[in-house]
Amino acid sequence: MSPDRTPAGDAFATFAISILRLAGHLQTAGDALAKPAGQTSARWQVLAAADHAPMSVADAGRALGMTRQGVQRVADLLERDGLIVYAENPAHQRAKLMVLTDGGKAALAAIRARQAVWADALGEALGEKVLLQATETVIAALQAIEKQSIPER
Amino acid sequence: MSPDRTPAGDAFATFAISILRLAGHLQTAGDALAKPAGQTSARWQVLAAADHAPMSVADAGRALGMTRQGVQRVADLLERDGLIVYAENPAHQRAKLMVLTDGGKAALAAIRARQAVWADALGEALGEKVLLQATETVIAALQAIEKQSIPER
DNA sequence: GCTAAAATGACAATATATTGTCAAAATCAC
DNA sequence: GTGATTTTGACAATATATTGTCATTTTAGC
Repeated sequence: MSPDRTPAGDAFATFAISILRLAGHLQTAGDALAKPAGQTSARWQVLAAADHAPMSVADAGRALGMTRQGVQRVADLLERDGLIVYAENPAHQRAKLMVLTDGGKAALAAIRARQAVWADALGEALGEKVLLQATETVIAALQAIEKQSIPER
Repeated sequence: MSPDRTPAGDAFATFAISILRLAGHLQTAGDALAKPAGQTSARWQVLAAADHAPMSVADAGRALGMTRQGVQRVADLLERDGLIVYAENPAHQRAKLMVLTDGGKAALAAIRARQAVWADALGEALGEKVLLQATETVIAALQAIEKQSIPER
């Protein structure tokens, strides 16, 4: 009946559950931060990726851990709303590059300004040191999971 | 241009991003763990909630941080597949209680057995102590975010 | 160069999630 | 107890995400 986990296994299980819960709240917070600029978390992510460096839809998908098709959908919305344009790619005829327009840059800057206030307050409340320590563990978990494969059965 | 965050704000921002990335992987892992039992993360969550104590759809929604309607959809699938039944609720005529069938219990046990192996391995790899410490920070962040409201503009 | 393989965007179908509305039932205020 | 408010499940509409297929283009192997 009970799953008879080791103490370390228990620790990982509660860690994982708390991560999933926090991620839900962070997603909600991200949407709230992006909303005044008429955006969402997903659109913010794509804007930020394209701002970091012009890239194709497929590139952004890989960088963000989203599917190619999901990014495509969001990018088409961003283009429709005039936040990005698809620019010719000298290195690839088919894969156009997403480039932020002035409007896109303004929207991203507005979101980032709000995010800074929010992150500063939470960083202050939680403390830089423990955040850095926790981030290390989270990243270690990321790497451990990536090299861990779950058997089909 | 740059968001001029404090060091603590930077620490929180990178913490948040790593949390979101890890959550994506955990979601994928959860689906993989549930798949051999013919389930998904969402269905597993609802099964586990109903197993912990018979509860209504709305109760489960609150407990899991899901919308009432989302749980309803999943619960109807679970009922259709014979993993739960809706039992009469003496305290509430309308809100039936979700109760696991033998098949539902078997499916949940199978998932939990696989989850235990997986969690034990990752717990061992990462270390119980750092996991407990990181969990503390994650929970602190949860509480801090819950009491933090993001202004509308 | 030429061929086989992989990547890319377009398109479609399906699955999942969110949001809103409604009537019935429960809870609360008094 | 009575009326107002809230909760609950049902239903629907929309939004978002996933999965699969296809033709075109690029990359890799030789």
